[in-house]
Amino acid sequence: MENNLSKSDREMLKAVYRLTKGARPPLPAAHTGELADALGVTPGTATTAVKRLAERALVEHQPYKGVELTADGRQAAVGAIRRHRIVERFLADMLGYAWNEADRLAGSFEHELPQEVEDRLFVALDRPTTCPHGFPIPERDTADIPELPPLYALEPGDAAVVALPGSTDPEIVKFLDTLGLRPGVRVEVREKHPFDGPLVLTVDGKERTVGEKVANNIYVKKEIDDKKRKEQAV
Amino acid sequence: MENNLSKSDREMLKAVYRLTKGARPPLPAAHTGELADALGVTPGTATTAVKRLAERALVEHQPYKGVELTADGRQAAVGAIRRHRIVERFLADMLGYAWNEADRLAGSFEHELPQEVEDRLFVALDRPTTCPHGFPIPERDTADIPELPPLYALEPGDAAVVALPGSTDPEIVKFLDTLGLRPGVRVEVREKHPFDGPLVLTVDGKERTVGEKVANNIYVKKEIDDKKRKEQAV
DNA sequence: TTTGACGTTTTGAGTGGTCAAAAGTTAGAT
DNA sequence: ATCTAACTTTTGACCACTCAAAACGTCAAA
Repeated sequence: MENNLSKSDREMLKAVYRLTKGARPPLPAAHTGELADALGVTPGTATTAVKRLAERALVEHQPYKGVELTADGRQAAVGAIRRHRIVERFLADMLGYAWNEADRLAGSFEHELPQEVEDRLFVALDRPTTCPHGFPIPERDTADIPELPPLYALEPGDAAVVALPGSTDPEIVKFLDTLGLRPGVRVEVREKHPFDGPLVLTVDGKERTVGEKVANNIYVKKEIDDKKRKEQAV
Repeated sequence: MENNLSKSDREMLKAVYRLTKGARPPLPAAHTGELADALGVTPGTATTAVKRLAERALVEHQPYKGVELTADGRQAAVGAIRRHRIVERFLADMLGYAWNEADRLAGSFEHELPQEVEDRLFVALDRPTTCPHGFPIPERDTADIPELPPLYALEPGDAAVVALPGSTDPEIVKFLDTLGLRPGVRVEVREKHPFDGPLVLTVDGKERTVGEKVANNIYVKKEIDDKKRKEQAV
């Protein structure tokens, strides 16, 4: 119940969330080594942080095996992600930062922001639904974030809106930019070559091709196409 | 030269600044007990904090006598005050907080704000010259803040704009509000009774009387009147 | 089934902040 | 000139976080 989580605790919760929920090959639990890597700390530090959270019943820790979020932990993690994305939005919309700069700066002060101020900021920003990268801002006090599929999961005929992880390599960002693949841009899938072959897309009216590896690192908000919409209506 | 001041260090610098420069009866140095009171910590804590700053050459500490800012310390303190007032302005202008709420909330995250973000915020706020309380926001990288005289220092014929310290008692604020004495309001001094007697003012077209004690806790930005303007022009 | 290699946890130490209480200093009252 | 009250500083303890390195578990290859 106590909301007095430290900066380190919150970062740890976010990392556990990313590694357990967000990762591609669905893993059961995050290992302390991965968490240490993700947070840029030594393994020992990660272990003690995990123990702190386990005492608070925010994670479940099977020593030598891995770490999982409890229901409370997931809610706290999602709250931290919401906070982060709102602050990113503030940096982008009110201070004019580029979407790929916002991520870096948000981390430095999001943790000290009173909840009250987060709430007002959200309203002042006109209740945004996504961060500048295109990922959804979760509702308040929920424990889940709608997960976006990778672009490569789409099939010919599908249409979707692009999202890019904040961690994306600047070189890759530059490359994607030349293809017009920026957060918020709408794409349509034309063809998908077999055997992990490339994807052919329409981006802003122009035809583009992207490889499997890249397409698996671009996430998208899929549009519900007409057939499926009909099915849902039934 | 190092800018790595902790939250406690910055708060201490601000407190020393307020107690040495801002206080009414001009004191030579701040005592650790006053500093402890001002910051809500124990005397021992204040002493150790002062020692930390003395090692960094930001204050001069005469044990058992008092504390003074060095030139570097004054600059750091003024920088911290600038930061605080910009954040207050953000809370008031962008998030709609009342001027007397902004002070409380600013303290919680101003310390973690990257300088870069402070700078952008300042620009996004349209380079404000005062905080919501009416006190001036100092220029960047200066060591001094234009000090405002207390209302009681004015003489009949003077006109000025009101400023109220963030620490003002809510009861007093309420009382002042009924008199129309809010930050930013223009007042003209009509009469000043002798022997520390009350001051008669015009506030928003209406005549008001305030006692010496209250008038010494309202600060004002004095308007330069016509006679003096002429003198300055010569 | 023993042995490593690798990953994980524990230990010991350091930093920075805090408090309570003991020890020390100052300065005014007698 | 001494005593005493008030204040200041020091001491010792504790908390939260971190790292380096030692100790420990796990699992798969030989």
